[in-house]
Order: sequence, then C-alpha cells, then structure tokens
Amino acid sequence: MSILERDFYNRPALDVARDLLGCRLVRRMDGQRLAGLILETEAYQGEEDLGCHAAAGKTPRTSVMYGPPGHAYVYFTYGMHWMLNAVTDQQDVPAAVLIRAIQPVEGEGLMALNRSTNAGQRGWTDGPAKLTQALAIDKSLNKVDLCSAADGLWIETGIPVPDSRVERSGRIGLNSVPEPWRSIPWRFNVSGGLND
DNA sequence: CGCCAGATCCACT
DNA sequence: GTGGATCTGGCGG
Repeated sequence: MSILERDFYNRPALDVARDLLGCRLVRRMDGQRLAGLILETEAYQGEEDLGCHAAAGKTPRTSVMYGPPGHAYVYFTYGMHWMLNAVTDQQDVPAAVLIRAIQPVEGEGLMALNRSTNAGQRGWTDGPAKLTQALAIDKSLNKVDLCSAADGLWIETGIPVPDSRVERSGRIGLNSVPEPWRSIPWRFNVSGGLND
C-alpha cells in the first residue's frame, strides 16, 4: 500500500478528479479495513464555479476548501445524507473532488451491515451518499488529513485507468446552477467498472 | 422497469 | 424561510 501524498492533491480539482479514478479509498473501523476502488468523481473548482459550494464565499462550512490540499470535506445535504470530498489545489484556492462511487474490494461484509438494503454488492456504494453510509463517514471525519492513516480515512494508489476507459459528462444534481457550470463535463467515471 | 414523492435538517438569505 | 453535489419504496404500465 502507498498513501497518496499531499502533492497529489496540490493541483486543480479537474486533474485530481481524473487521477483519483482507480485509486483505493480506505476506512479503518474497529481495526478492520473497508476499501473500494474509486469509479466516479466530480471536480468543483473555485468561487467562480457556481456549482461549487465556495461560490457562496468563505463560510464556516466551506472554510476547509480554502485550507491546504489533501484533507476531507464532508458535508450534510438533503436532510439525511453525507458527502465525501477531497480538498485539492493550493492554500486559499477553494477546490474539491466529490467521490461519487466505489467498487468494494475489502471489508464487504461490514459495508453490507452499514447499508440497510439487501441489494446486490454493486448497490452498496454506487452513489455518493451510499458509499459514505457503507464506510460510516459523517461529520466526525470532516477536515481529517487524507495523507495520513491516523484518522481512519485515507486514499492509496490503486489500479491505473487508461484514458480509453474514462468517460466524462456534466455533474449530477446541479438542478438550479446556471450554465455553463451545470453542463460543463467535470464528472469522470470508469466505463464498465474495474473487473479486470 | 420508470416515475415520483417523502424523508429530514443545516447553512445561508 | 428556503432549498439542496440524494436515496428509497411504492405505484402504475
């Protein structure tokens, strides 16, 4: 295993979003490892990106995005869901990458327990709020350092994903965000999963 | 299957 | 007071 270093995150969100595909998201719970390969991401870059929470400026909620790269930005939405982002780009440039889907590879049993539904394995972690539930991620992990295993959440190198397997599209769920931000192709996903 | 409404609460206006 | 980077179950075709 090799934990991604801070320099990996010290780049624009668009670059980090692309390169996080295939990397291994790891959560330590009760001494056990829960992990999945990242299949889908979205980039949110700067106050000028009207789809980014930082478009509202620096607030208590968005402050972590203005800090150093390589930390977790975990926020609450829709009255019941937690979302996991990785803060990117240099200090004072608010940017982050939303992790939208993973493919479980370690600790599948615990993930199933964390998810209430009895859907197939693919249904455990194929949405941004599903994977946070499967990995027991909530506000207690907001702002933790992803470049260290000390806080129980980090990202390791994984399986390289060639450009031929990467699909791009507009970001999901930005229903009231004006163009071009609503449709700009800042969502990345691995076509067909990683069943190599 | 696809569509739709309900759930539920916090940050920001 | 408003609406959201969502998910789920129920209902109809």
